[in-house]
Amino acid sequence: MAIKFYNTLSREKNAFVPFEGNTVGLYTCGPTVYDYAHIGNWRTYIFEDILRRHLEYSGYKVTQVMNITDVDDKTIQGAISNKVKLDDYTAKYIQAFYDDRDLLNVKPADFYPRATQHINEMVEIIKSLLDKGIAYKVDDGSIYFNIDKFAGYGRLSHFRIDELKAGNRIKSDEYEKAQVSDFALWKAWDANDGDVHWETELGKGRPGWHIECSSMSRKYLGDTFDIHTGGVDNIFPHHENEIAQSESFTGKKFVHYWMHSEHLQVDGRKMSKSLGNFYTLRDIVAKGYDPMVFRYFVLGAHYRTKLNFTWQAMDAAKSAIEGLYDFMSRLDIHNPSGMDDAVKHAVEAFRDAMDDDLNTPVALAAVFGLIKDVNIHGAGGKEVYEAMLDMDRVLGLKLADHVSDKAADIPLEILALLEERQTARKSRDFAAADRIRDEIISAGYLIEDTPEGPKVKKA
RNA sequence: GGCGACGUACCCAAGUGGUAAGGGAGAGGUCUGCAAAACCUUUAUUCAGCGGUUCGAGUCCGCUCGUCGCCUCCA
Repeated sequence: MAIKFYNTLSREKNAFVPFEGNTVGLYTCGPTVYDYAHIGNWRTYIFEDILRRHLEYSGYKVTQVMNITDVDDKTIQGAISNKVKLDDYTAKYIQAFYDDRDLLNVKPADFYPRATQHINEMVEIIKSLLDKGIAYKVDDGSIYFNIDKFAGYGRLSHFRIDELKAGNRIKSDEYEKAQVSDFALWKAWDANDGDVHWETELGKGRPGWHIECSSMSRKYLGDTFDIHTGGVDNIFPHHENEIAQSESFTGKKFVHYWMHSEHLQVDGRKMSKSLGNFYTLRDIVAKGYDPMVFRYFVLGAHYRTKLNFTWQAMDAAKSAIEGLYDFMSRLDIHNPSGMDDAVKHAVEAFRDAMDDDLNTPVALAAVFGLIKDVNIHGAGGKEVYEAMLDMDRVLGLKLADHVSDKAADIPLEILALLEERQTARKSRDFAAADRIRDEIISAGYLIEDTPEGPKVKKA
């Protein structure tokens, strides 16, 4: 079965065929570093990570670019109100972004271009758009894109320009734009920007938001590339504007496949920084959840459906992933167990699910199907272990960290207590045995009395 | 007002017209000195409601109700 992706542009699932050979250019809209990324941001980044991992799993060579927006209204205001340089202000959040990424086992992109380091590339495109008469400069020096000059405007979001004009709630008298739906390519400096500005051929100012993605994607992936992703809220205006800018500039098709992830909601409402109802990964870790629990939670729903974040749902995810880890810890990773047919079946089901527009819930069901087969059979061996790790190349749930021989991690004094308890049990001194058991439990370990004897693991 | 998505068991969640995956929780059971853990079994004659198309609809069409989103910075 070939890979199929839902393309926002066509509004249907299409077979995925790379533009060139088996290489895939992937541009993923990244963070604006004025604060910690919230878990809704992370849902999207995890989706993009799954996309990239599945492409690689399927044999493609992926070049992933994720921009870092380190200059905009919020970063400038943050720097000013904290009385630090813009770069110093954003540095903290860029580092936090990388830290969280690693905690969530999201693979690093190949490039993390920063807007502030690509001003020249943006100026080049804006100049060209001015020359072509597609962009225009207003009295204060700002430059806008005239959306009437791009015939395909609205193709991605399915908005019509006249509808936008009618429905637009911006007070147009605040702007000098020719029409409210035109968007800024270059913002002339004003006092609110403090010392944040660039002196360029366009004048003194800073770039608009949309142009950074057009210029940086072009620099690292070329005029045309395969996949562009982001959250659904980016469809309009951000991605619509990117198409307009890039295609007006190059005269070529910008992107073949547009993929967008739905929002994570909190208690049934959209989460956003401006609404202030957001959690960060730090909040989740502070509540005692392993970051992998959140990753599992995200994978439990398809990326194009809204997912409602609740602590109850997190607890369910925690139980489920602990079950996976427990299963890993019981596998005999050295000897085969004759489960090759079940393994083959599960991996095929897994692959089919992922090929079908990254259907992670069904892929997880394939994993659980294998677990059930193995449990009924009695025990899992080497081939099961290898299959689990194979599927985890895509899932990224760190299953390898939970394989057997965990006894090595148990402190000697705990093992000694376990020995003492066994002695007490054999002499039928259950009061002493239970006392020792309580001691072991309060030390943070769990005893499992199995037919093969007692085992200890971390609680 | 314009555009759009969604509504599946106690909770989360798949489901491409052919007879409701999976996970969590609950309930039974196996094991155990007891417990815990683990494992097994089990839990929707039904998919918001009402009509329609069809041999057949959770899946297609229409209407109603409800929820959410985009149209403004936003993953």
